[in-house]
Amino acid sequence: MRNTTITDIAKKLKISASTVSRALNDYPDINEETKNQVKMLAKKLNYWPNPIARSLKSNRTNVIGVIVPEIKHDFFSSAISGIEEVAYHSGYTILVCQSNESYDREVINTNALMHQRVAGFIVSISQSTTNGDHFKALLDRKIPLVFFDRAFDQLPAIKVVIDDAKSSCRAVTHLIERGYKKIAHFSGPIAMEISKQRLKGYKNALKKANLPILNELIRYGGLQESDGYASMDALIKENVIPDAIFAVNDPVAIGAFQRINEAGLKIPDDIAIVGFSNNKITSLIEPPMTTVNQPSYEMGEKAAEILIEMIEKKKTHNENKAIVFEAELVVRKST
Amino acid sequence: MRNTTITDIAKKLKISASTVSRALNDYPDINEETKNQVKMLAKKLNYWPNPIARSLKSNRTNVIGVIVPEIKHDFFSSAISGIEEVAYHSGYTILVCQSNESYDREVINTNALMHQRVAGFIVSISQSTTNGDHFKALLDRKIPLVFFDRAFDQLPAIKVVIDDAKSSCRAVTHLIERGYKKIAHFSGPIAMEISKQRLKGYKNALKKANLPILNELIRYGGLQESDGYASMDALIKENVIPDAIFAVNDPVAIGAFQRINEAGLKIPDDIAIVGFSNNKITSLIEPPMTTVNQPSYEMGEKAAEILIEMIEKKKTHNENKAIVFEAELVVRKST
DNA sequence: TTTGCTTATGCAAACGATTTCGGAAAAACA
DNA sequence: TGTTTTTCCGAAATCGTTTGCATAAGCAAA
Repeated sequence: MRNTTITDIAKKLKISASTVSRALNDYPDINEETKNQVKMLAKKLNYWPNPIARSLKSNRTNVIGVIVPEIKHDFFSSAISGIEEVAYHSGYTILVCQSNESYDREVINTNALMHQRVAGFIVSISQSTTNGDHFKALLDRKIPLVFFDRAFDQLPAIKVVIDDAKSSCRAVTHLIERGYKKIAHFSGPIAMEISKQRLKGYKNALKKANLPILNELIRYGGLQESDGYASMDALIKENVIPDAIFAVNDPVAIGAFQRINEAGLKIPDDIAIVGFSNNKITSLIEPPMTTVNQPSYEMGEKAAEILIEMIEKKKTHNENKAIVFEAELVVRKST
Repeated sequence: MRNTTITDIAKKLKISASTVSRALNDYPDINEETKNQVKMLAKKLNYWPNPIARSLKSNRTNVIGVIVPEIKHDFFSSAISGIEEVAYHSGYTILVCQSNESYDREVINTNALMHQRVAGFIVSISQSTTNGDHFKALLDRKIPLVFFDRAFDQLPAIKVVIDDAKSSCRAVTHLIERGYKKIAHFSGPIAMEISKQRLKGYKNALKKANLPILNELIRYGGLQESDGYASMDALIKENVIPDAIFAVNDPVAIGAFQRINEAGLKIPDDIAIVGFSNNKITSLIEPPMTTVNQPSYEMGEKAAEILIEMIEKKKTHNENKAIVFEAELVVRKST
């Protein structure tokens, strides 16, 4: 079965393809009767304009490119859900790629989607991304770009984020309120904005409570479980045992959690622990872990709304603007 | 900044566009020197063939359409992750839509992707889908289609599923091994394939253990929490108290769980309970619930592998074949 | 009758790549 | 020298739609 084309309709009605095109697009200088004939036949033949042919002329599509580190992570899949929902209601579809935290793959994906002429991008960058040339190429071509959660900060693009510093400060303050005093922080890659902001929040909370900021209690690493495990391991080996830990994210917290268990220490009695992102696993473990919940679905919705507005209003987006969401602390038994 | 085209290269080298095309595609009847010149200039100008122009000629794309009920659900997002991974390594991108369990939206999405000329479809149907005309349209156009998890059974298409009967049998056998003898089953809509299969597994397990199959212990209902609640309520009112329950899915199990709690009965001492699907909530409740975990990521990978093979080998797919995965029992404290 | 204007439509180019057909030039052969 | 074969390349059509320009018909005013 072939798809009906505009020329099929033209032939049947013995008129030209251009007239059919104009009739279907309601051009004013087409006779009403012709228009009706065309539209009726189009409906009868189940005509649907070929979006590929259209795209070739217009050099754009009704597709939004979405690039995230990993689709299956709660936070991202929920955000994608929100993006799709908004996109659907505006007549867009979404092309979804995952970088698997690899810079190279992020670049490849970005280029692939760019060459597929997606109308705009919604991106959360990989952990290993420190160079933003592939995103700059989008801005150069005036392709709308919205970051969410993990933004590439050196570029003038809009980002949808939570207030990492504020939420982190709240999480650490919670620890302080529960009576913990020697609070360690397991940070992420120092180049990453979320690492910086969460570290900042940690320090702010300590300052507000007049607690000392001790460098030996601040550990840098990656964003994986193994990094949290390693940081905790180092503390134990150095015999620097904090009474609480605030981790840059949930995997790191889980890694520390494991090492704490292995050391025979009790959570939360010996050491309390707070993660970040409210990953599923944090509630599965025993004891369930206190963490910060990000409004992922809503952030996805918002990112899509902004992007679509940029696409449709052809707004240039050379402003470094942040849409900031509130994140809520989920208190569980680990504190 | 404009994208380089094949004619840009042709003009610079004072040759024809056709020669450039052939050089880039390594046609044998192009002079080696010409080929090299073309390739070098292409690289220098950062040339990338326009996939839209290609698609217009070939009437196909390197895009796979994925339609699921809800992206953010654990099972589906994990499956999508698996699909994307395989797709990426084969040079495909994925267009993801969610039906939100709405038949209408599933139809709209299917048509939209079909008209966008996706190379193939991977679909898990919505709960409300009873008519398969939109999928039949794909088969008519020889567009490859693979179902996963929830298949539309009346069509000759490949499906990637788990062995519901076998997994159910294993779950019930687990109950028997733990010493439970009066095991009830809360089934789903009798018309649904998963209901039939899971009921079958329940019966098989009882037979193997030489336990009687009692109709009063088999309750039919929907797939929602309220249905599980109602079934449990009925049992209590009839004073038929089982010592264990195997529910058709997690929501039904959760409903029963609530009613059991309200009745002041203890889980697992008075009544044990097993769900199906390993929904997030099953591990959050107290006590955490034993359930059946489906290998979502692997099922996604497999579905993508099959689909891509169909696409590339242009295999017709008029066979109703099932790829069956093993589902694993996740034992928690509710049993 | 000529000129000018409106209305409705067609022609052809364009988007960028691929592909069929064929031809010129060079090489090989008689 | 003449004929055939090979090598290399170009012209043009094609995919389906949009759009600038041309034009025919009809009618009114001069």
